[in-house]
Amino acid sequence: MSSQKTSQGGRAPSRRRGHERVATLLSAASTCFVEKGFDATTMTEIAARAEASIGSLYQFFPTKEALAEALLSEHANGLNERMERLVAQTPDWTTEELAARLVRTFVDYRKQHPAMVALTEVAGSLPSMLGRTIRQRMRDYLSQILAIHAPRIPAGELRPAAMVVQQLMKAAVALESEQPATLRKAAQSQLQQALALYLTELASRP
Amino acid sequence: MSSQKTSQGGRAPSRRRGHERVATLLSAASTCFVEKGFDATTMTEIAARAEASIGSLYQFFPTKEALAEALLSEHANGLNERMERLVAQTPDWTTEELAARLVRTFVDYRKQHPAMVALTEVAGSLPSMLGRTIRQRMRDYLSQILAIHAPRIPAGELRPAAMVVQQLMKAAVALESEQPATLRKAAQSQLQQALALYLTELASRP
DNA sequence: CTCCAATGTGAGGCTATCCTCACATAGCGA
DNA sequence: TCGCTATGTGAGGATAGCCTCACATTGGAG
Repeated sequence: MSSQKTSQGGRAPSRRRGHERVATLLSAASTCFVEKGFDATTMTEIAARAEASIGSLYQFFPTKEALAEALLSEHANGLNERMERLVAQTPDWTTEELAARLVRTFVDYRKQHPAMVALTEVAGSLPSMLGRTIRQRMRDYLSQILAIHAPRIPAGELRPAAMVVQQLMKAAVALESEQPATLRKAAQSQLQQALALYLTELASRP
Repeated sequence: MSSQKTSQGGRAPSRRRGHERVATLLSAASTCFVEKGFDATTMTEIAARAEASIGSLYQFFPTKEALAEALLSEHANGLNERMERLVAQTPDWTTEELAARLVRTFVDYRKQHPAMVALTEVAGSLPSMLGRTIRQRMRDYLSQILAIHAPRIPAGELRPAAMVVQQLMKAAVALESEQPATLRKAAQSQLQQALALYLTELASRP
């Protein structure tokens, strides 16, 4: 969990100690957001979990929103990286493989960064446009993938199709929190199949 | 917007005036939840919008959660009604018609009851089990529909399939807030097609 | 008309949370 | 070693929101 720029607002850390603290704070915030949701977690709680004082927290993150944005931008970078790899490999894959890779990419990423779900929900009401930017970029990547895998699709239908695939990915992630595991696996497998069917249909358009 | 039982907690209205007030309060709450989300709207705000005093509000709804539950159970009843009609008519429809009806039912319902989206998000953290119950019932209805429309599907795959269809409906509803309208319509049309493809595949299983 | 339960009212108590500030400590560079 | 900036600290001011309470008003039943 690297720290990078805390960007606007909070004083950015310059010494080694500061970077460590920022990382610890972000990690603590992430855990809290997962456990109780963004609105329900308090700054005091985050500081306590990071074993820092409330003042120290405010030194780097002047508001709770700043924390959310920092975490969100980290996650966005991570996901974008994976999407670029996905785009690069798309030409080598069959439709079934592509569907499997898409689902796995999103589901795995959510497993490794559970806070992203909670944060994505809040992204809309965030002061910055980070939420829009992230969704937009994701749609761009999916459009690229579709353009590669289904070259015959008309340009006008590319974005709607990308939006649908995006929603299907969101659905796959949502299924991740179902119990019991057997049912969840079965449902995710079905969803992947539905995606594959849709992709196949897209690839064979007049 | 009928009032029914305010169930536990708040004293139930008995006179005509009381019922009217409860209805007004619920309507006001609904509007506020849509505009600012559940967490962000305050009891004072709701009372003000209903042109009632804060004390009057608390007389019928002792907590904000009670309001959410009352609204949620109203919406659940409404949706259940539509689902029963859907189940009854399923035998008469082709796969394409079924897909169209499913999508339309959910999208229309959300248009007429915009608060349900905001409330569904909170349902999970509600003290009662209303959230679970609603999702569960919805899955039951979808299972029934699938069992009717695709009788050859093995019993074990019925619930996973219902979960997938449920997620696709959620996706259709989510697309409803996309802009511009042209793009939204196109995406929803694509999603409907994806659903139809999936249903077709379900109906023709070994 | 009278009575009383239902309903209406809003000031204010209470708590929780955000965030500031004045001061303490640490540790890098000279 | 010394000085200076980055970092650390937590009490407390300020605000906001939930909810109570003691009292006022209303309107149906007898």
